[in-house]
Amino acid sequence: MPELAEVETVRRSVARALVGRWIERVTVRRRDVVVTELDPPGGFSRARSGAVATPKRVPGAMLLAGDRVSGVVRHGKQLAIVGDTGRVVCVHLGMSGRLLVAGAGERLARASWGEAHDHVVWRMEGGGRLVFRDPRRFGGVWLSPSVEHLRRVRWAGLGVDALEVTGALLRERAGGSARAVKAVLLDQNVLAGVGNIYADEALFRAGVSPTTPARGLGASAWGRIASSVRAVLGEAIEAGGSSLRDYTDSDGTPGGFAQEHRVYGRGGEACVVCGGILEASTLAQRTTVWCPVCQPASQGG
DNA sequence: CTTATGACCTGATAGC
DNA sequence: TGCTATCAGGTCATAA
Repeated sequence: MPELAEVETVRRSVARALVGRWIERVTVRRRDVVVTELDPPGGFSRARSGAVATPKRVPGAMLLAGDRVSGVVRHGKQLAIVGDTGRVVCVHLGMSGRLLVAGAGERLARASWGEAHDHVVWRMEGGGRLVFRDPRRFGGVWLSPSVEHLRRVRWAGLGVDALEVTGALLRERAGGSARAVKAVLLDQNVLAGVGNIYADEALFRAGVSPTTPARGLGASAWGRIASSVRAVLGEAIEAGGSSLRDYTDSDGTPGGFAQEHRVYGRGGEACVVCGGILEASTLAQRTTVWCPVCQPASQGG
């Protein structure tokens, strides 16, 4: 579900529910979605070649059992829950991951497949739970001894958070690249937080074709792209994210931004600005929609 | 080094 | 109703 806007929406609702509260115990129902700093690089299920050691039980304290939650931070699409011992649980939602909160005595929204994909459950003192649910398991949970360690190791390669991006930063980081500008926006090492929806929406607002090679863009086009990224994400956060399929935030509240999409999911329909037919094709392995009139192929800006 | 490609998973939906 | 094919918001490792 999650690009930056959805992850920020989740961050806020998890923080509201958990900051200041004590975690009593933690249950890991699928060990291979949890990666500790002691595991082989990439984790167990993610080590695709060669044999790896049998996963061992993760001590509850590493997952913040016994800690009081002191904060929830985010960079790009990644979230981290910080405990008062300094330990950190980093959650990446992947494609289908969710973090769900239930208050004392409340039940979680039941999925059609039951609880089969509720991989990690945190139980709060005095009742209430936090659940990491991820049927497709592209997401996961990474454990770090500190925020500093997390930023130095796991988050080290990430680019600037998309809410803070500027045209100058994008140009500096990718201005010489031969790749299509959309591939650049999707590259988390350049820009952290933009995914397929908001890449298309931002390029539409900037009036830049997604196929334009990055090195063909001038300073003013980069500036328009950066401000469009910030604007579209800001508006999406205001609306509580984009609800697609069954996405909701941790409280079960659906996001309202999907109806504001101008190009995403609208291939073959009329452009909201010029009335022309929106084009759809595959670019950087992702379905890409744009207006050939409003986003002409060759313009350096 | 940069860029492209297939792999990793399961569920929802559309079409027959 | 049931089957099959296609698609999905994201990274990864590896090949070229």
